Amino acid sequence: MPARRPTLQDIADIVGVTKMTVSRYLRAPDSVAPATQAKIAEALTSLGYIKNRVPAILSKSSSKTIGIIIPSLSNQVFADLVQGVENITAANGYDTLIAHTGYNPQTEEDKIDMMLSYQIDGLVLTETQHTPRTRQMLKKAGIPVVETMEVPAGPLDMAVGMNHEQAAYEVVKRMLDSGKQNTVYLAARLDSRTLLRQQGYERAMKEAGLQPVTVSTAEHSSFTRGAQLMAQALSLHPQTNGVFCTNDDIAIGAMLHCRQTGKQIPADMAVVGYNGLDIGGATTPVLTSVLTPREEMGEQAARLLLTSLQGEAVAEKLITLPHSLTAGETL
Amino acid sequence: MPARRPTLQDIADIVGVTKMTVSRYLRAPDSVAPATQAKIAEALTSLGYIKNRVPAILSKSSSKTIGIIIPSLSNQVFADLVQGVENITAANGYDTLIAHTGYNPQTEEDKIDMMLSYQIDGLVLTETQHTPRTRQMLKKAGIPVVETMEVPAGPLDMAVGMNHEQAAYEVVKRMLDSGKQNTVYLAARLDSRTLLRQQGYERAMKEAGLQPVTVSTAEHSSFTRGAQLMAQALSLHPQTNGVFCTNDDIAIGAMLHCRQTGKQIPADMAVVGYNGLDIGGATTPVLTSVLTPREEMGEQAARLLLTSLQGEAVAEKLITLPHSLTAGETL
DNA sequence: CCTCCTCATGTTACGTGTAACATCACCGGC
DNA sequence: GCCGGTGATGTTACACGTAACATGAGGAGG
Repeated sequence: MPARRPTLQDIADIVGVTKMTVSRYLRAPDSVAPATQAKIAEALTSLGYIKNRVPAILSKSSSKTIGIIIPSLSNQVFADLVQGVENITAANGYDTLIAHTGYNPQTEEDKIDMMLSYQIDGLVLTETQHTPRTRQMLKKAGIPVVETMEVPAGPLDMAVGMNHEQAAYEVVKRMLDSGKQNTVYLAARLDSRTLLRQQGYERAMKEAGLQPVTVSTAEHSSFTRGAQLMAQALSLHPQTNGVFCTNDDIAIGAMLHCRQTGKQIPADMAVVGYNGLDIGGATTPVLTSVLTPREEMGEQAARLLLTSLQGEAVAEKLITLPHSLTAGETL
Repeated sequence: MPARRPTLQDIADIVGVTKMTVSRYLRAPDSVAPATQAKIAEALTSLGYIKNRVPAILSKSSSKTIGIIIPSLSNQVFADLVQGVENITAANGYDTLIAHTGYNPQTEEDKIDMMLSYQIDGLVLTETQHTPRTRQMLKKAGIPVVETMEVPAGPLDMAVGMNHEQAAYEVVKRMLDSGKQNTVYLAARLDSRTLLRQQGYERAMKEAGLQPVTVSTAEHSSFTRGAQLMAQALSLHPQTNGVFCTNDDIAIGAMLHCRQTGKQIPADMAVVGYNGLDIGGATTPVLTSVLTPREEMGEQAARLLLTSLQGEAVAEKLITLPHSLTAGETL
């Protein structure tokens, strides 16, 4: 293992200036004399200086870094959200740190604790359920926080989301209007969004005087699980002629099961997904799905953070973005 | 926005001790007198103290944190790797920071720069192609680094991977042995692993005296893309009776295309994927795929890092893990 | 009752980049 | 030739938790 990594003092010693001059060069090269610039540049590369933001974080207690907490690393939905956030933060000189929780509020607390101990300047969350200590920490930390995906009843600070209950209500209503009176809701791993969709589904069903039926599993959603849920729905309610699925993975699993059992989509069975991922566009027929504006939510969330970090007041702390339906063929 | 967040000194002032005593309490409660413990505990909760590791990082230049750089946030392959790493690091009191590069070496450099500026103690990489400055920085940083997924010819430090060329060779050989002489390789976005698989494919083909044919796209892989590649392969080489796909997304897209065009799998067309993701288990017939030990690679990588961080010499710096084939029905 | 040990706590110094202020050389203008 | 100004660089202090060493009180043992 080589000697410790070079510091500004090491560079300064070689050049024959103080580390302050080197620091100035790094932040604004033209603020030092041209001859000095050249010598510093050479010393920096010859020693292979690596910048160290820890001292600056310590003394300014700011890090030009935004934390992003997502539940899952392998879900396209959250990847899109991160992309949206980074579109904005990167353009404004902010770095991002990402952590994932596995949908566990306790893990969320731990990850937030870690990020706060790194003195992040702002935080983007993707869940609205938090432990009491999470709430207390974020209050004390005094940094701007944006909750995304949905707009919580009791927001921590700011929020950018969409109305999942209403979106579900609207699409289920459309299913009922097209004659799919025996529509079942297929749900997986219950997070708060799954429940909101269920509420929307139930509102539409009850409004039409129908009995809501939810078939769910506590497991992670996947194609396999979707196929199982579809089979389960059919065995419990053979008259089922439509399924509203809590996400596209489940929907595609359901479609696969229908194909295996010879059911025509959408004639025998309407299938509607949620999120409008790329996957749905590759199926035959093309999956109809509720399109969620994930990247835009990330961008809006980042804008709120940056506005807040610039010391400006944020006019609208709670933003609800519109949803729409993909041009699919399964409804 | 409230006053700045509390420091140890604030707690100490309330309790009437020095911040050193509070620091001791936080690191080992029993090292302070019971009466003091109680008072400190109360002051900590009443002020809502949030721990701050920045000063410790500065003075010890160690952060008990491991960085993980992955190309994509939405690929199950890398999520599994991260899971493996965290299985081991979490159990040993290390935190992890995650960044993604979008398969861009320049972004990788930037993210590594950021992580080094946070004084991470170790780094897990998932690519083997790096910019010159990345190589120089990591050399100067003096921290242990593990490259994963494949074992590079010129490793930065340590590596845990598998032999993609050999895995591809073996499975293509098996395809040829089962009579699929007109097997085509379907590739997407060319990363180094895609190329290694191509080399294995070509070795098997040439060894059998056959002409290798690769159909590829520079785009991101997806189901849609897989279907397109399959169509393209068939239009260029109508006699194609097998496709070796660079990943499972492409393979499933290929299967969807075959189903649409009425080709029987595997009778008319053998389809073999790569990675052995859950998706493949939900298709009918079940996709045959090369199973890559991703979580185990992550665990092994983390173990190498920890061993190295404990100052012990690492016996085997380069580890190649075995691969296998899923029990599929498409070959 | 003195010595020595233990336990609890205090004191000092440290790491590294940067804001704020200080210094100093040099130049133009009058 | 003096003054004010400008541009380059230096000096000082600071952020905050913790290692290392110091102190001091109290107790046990002889």
